Amino acid sequence: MTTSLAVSTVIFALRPSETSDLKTVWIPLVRRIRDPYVGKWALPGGPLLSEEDLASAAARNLGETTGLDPQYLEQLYAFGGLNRSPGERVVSIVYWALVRSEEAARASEGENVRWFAADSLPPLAFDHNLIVEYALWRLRNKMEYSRIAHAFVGETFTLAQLREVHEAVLGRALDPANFRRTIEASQSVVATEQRLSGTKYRPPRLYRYNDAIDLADQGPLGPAYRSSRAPSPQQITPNPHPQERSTRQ
Amino acid sequence: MTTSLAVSTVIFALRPSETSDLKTVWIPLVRRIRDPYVGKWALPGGPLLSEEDLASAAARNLGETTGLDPQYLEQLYAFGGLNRSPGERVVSIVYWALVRSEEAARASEGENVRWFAADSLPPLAFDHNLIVEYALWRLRNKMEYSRIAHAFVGETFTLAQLREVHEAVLGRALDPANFRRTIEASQSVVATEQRLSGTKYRPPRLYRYNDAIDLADQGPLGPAYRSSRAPSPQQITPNPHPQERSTRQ
DNA sequence: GCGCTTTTGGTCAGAATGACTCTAAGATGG
DNA sequence: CCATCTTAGAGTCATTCTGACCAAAAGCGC
Repeated sequence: MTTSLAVSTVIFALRPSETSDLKTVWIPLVRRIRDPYVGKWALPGGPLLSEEDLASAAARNLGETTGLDPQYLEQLYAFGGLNRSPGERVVSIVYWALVRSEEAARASEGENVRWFAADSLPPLAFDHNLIVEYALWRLRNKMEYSRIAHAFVGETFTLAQLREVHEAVLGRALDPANFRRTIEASQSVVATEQRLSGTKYRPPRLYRYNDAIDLADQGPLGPAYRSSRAPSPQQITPNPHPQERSTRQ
Repeated sequence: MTTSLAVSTVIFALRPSETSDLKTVWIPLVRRIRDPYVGKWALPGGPLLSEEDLASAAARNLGETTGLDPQYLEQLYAFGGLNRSPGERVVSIVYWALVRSEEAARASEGENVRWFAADSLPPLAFDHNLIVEYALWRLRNKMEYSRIAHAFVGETFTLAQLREVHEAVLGRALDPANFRRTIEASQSVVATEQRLSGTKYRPPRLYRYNDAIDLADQGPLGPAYRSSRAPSPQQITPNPHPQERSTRQ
């Protein structure tokens, strides 16, 4: 029996929920058109090409099936059980990705690609229910100690928007004042001088991600994926006054 | 170019250090006898057989090369860069394992198998230095929030022994009183009525691992590896209600 | 201005943690 | 037997962190 190698990706985006007033976590799935599990929904994926590395394969698959460009991409796990696929031996290296809401709205949805609420999926092909469950667990875990929440929001954002991300992933409301306190203490954001206008109440301040602090949340492997976007040439002044804490941690 | 699939394992054991009075982390390496990197030291590993799952392959390799039986085995990462191995494309699924000190002492060491202090390795074959570095990072991280320390000690142990494990992995001394307080608060151990005799001072109480508390440190995947030791026959009820996640590996 | 909502700064109590002190219990040397 | 040594194990104290809660600030619509 020959063993084949595939790469799949669990793609997360936040969308308004029907049941709750909070946003919730959604993932796009593709309908299988080949024989094992024909007609069932499955994670987007495909074979690993011989001249691409694993993360590239995940990004390519993600783009081909959904048209999406992820803000974040990280390896989840390699699944290699013997009976994952009937009749053949497949080892799947699974990635998980985060896309912004606006980006997700642009995603091509059709007969064979559809979004599902991540916590109430139909029975999927292969062991994909377990895979999604594990990916969700990782997402919720990592939300607490890393800064992946920023991958769901734009360049600048209000603390309410960032809090909305945490609330959506954790599935419960957070105290605005306490959230502000902990985020500011973590120094993961820097305040801009701009405020968001057009609200019908007090205009909130806009914040920006703080690149200076890097939270080594993947250890020596570093960021598994750097966005394919151009490395922002508008940053003419890299650092006006070099912060004394630029090297800290 | 064809892509081959291999499984390797980073094996950790604690051993007395020459430089420090604390124990330190050691790993066994094997000397390469084939052409890419001949003579260099490398992680034990080999190809994935078609009829074994990933964890089994890791355990088999581990046993074949070192004769060791690990207390703990967990998947680390899948490495699939294009230039990991000159001339061929290899995707390596790497596991990490913990073995007890007594077990490690029994390990076969010879011309082609030798133990090294994990934080001062020679240049290894392939990208194995990076892999070990990442595995060490995971070990140190996981020591703080899970109970893997127990994999390094025996059935029963004193709190001083358990503290010695933490000190060895973290590389610094811990306050005995505070360590006791936090361990007892975590309820990860239960006190036995026995005490360790033969010491030249007050005999310390022996503790035992507390099975009742399960710390879901791998989420829905559950323990990646159940020891190959007899699967405790006192569990007469194998599976009361068939788990929906029976496909878990 | 008045009421509404959200932002944003604050207090307060309990939990967790690091540094440290002190007593208990056994072994050993005299 | 007794003083002494070493570690076990209990406790104290100050600091930090966190959740719950309060309240002022700042805009909008009326």
